[in-house]
Amino acid sequence: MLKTATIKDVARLAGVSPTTVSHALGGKRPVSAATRRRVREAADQLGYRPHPGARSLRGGATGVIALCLTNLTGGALPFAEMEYYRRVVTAATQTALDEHFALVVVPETDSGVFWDRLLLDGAIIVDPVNADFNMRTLQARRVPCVSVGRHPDQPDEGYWVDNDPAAAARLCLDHLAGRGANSIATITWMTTKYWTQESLRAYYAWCEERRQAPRLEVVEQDDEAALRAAAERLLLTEPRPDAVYSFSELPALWLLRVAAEHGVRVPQDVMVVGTSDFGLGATSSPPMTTLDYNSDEHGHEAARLLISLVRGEEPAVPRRILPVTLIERESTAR
Amino acid sequence: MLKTATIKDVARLAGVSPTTVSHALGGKRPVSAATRRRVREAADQLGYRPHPGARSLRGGATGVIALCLTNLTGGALPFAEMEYYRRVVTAATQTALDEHFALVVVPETDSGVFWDRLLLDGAIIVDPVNADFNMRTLQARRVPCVSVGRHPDQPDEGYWVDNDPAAAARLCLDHLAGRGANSIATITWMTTKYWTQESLRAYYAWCEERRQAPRLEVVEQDDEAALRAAAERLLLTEPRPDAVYSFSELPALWLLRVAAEHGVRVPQDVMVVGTSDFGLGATSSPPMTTLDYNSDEHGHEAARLLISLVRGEEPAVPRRILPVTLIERESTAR
DNA sequence: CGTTCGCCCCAAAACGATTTGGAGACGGAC
DNA sequence: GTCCGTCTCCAAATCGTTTTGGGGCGAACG
Repeated sequence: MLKTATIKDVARLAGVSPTTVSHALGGKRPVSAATRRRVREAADQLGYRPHPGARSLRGGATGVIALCLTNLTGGALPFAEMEYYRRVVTAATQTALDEHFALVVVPETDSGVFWDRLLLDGAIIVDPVNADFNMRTLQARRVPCVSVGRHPDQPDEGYWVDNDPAAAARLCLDHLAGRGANSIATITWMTTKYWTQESLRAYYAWCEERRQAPRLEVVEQDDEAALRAAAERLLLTEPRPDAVYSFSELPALWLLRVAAEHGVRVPQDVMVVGTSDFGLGATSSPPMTTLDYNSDEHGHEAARLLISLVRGEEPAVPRRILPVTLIERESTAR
Repeated sequence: MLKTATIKDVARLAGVSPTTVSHALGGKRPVSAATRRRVREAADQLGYRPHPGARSLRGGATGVIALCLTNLTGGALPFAEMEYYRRVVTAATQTALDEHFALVVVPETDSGVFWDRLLLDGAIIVDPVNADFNMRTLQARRVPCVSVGRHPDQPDEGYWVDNDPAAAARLCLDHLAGRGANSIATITWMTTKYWTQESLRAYYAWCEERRQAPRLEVVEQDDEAALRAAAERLLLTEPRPDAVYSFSELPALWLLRVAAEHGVRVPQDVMVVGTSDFGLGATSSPPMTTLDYNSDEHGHEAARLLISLVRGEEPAVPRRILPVTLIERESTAR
């Protein structure tokens, strides 16, 4: 690290005191126009930047928030979900910038070194399922925390932004039933995520209400072969369901592919609804009706919520459920 | 931000001076075992963490490096390349941690706010093509910089880690020629990346040497339709090449799919070599010979190089070319 | 002419750590 | 008894900023 210009250097060059430099640049107290101009010029000339450490030392806040992406480096990340994270990050970054905060992404989890070294005003935890360590560490340090997705073990605590899986399931199932479906199956890969668990619960409850026999097809692994096999089991075993609701998008895309290969007509023989991390439903053939998570909104809202916490406001809505929307396309256009 | 315990609080509780606390915890000067124990206990009890800002103010270094991922939030990112970035990030993070550095990912580019607020010892710029602004800003601030991939405009300056596209192209082309290929085509989407440009140059040079007619198929867009169309043009238009070298992986996977659909046999009728961002070659059908970038190594080496710069060492190899390896599979097993 | 009021600006005190030059106590050698 | 080393520990300076309480000075007011 080479020596960089300090406020004193600027003060000397502009012929004023450091105090005046601070006020001229920060604007907390009035400074005459002429002086301000001299200070600005001196600062520009020297390439002066206030040292963030010194600033935070005195002032407290740093204007930096972290977004903790546990799954970025965990090998276990289903590739299919990457796009979801990318959208959340993009949206949160944008909102943070609009509010004059800088957002950094923290990839690793099991090492406290990040929280020891970083000067943070707050943190967003994406998918707290796997991030217990970070949640606990940050809370112990009194760093304001917001999560995207609630923690399955304490769904009614803390600050978070999430969808309502049960409402989402009902939206899809009612849509299919409204189009004449009588035997609706589901397909998913099993996870410990709140979303999957609750979707499943809602599906079973819905089936019970409607006195339909539930049928669940499970994708064992995150690879093409397993996806294809599950789709084939579902479409080629009698009795075939007349509609499928997939908890995630990729299995639904494979349903379409396998259906096309075997002459099963969509939507005539079977209707398909997928949930959309990707936004690939629009370009599939046939175009697929999808449930849009509004993952952008998750990023935006999480950032807004966190920033209000950082500013010391007690947010009116600590736990926020965002709506999902059904985008109707050909795969259910009966 | 709530009030957090400072070194003075620890000193008071342990009944020693702040100096002794610093030495007991930092170990720069000897402290008696009994005192050290008392200090440690007091620190634990209060949950004391040295304030990073204060520390950097006096000491200089912060132990934090940034990895700048311009493309993370840019909508223009071909989805196919995400896995490449994920690997680089994962590897760099790991190496940084091994060297007791914390690595954060900086998503956005056009806002200097990041470099004003973050306390950094150095930065890794991934794909400097689109990140001119960051490179310039960081260099102006004398922050050590290393890039993954050289800058196309100044390939012989600065510190970087990269592949040698020409050597990679020759490796693939010679491999195909050695298996009996006489007319080798290439397929790619056009980018301004050094990799694409140089691969193309090397391909034409190789064709000239061997007195073969070059054939280049361009994928216009990053969507399924364009990929399929390009593959169909290449495989179904006479004369059909007897081998294809794809500069990236996705077009090669589509070649395999389209070939299967139209009864073109791989490798008998046409051999295929892809370059691997994904690692999907192993599970394609047939399994595909791929050129492995060793993107993990890029992350590791970039982090190592940067850390040695941060430590003030003048690295022996400022610009490092990493080897690529050819993973031979069925698609060229003639 | 003396007083009060604004306007600019500055000195000094934080903020929380690290580092440097000693101070004090103690033991051993002469 | 004096001198010297060694072992512990501490006081004070320092890093670069922000913030607070005034100080100086000219103008307006009585």
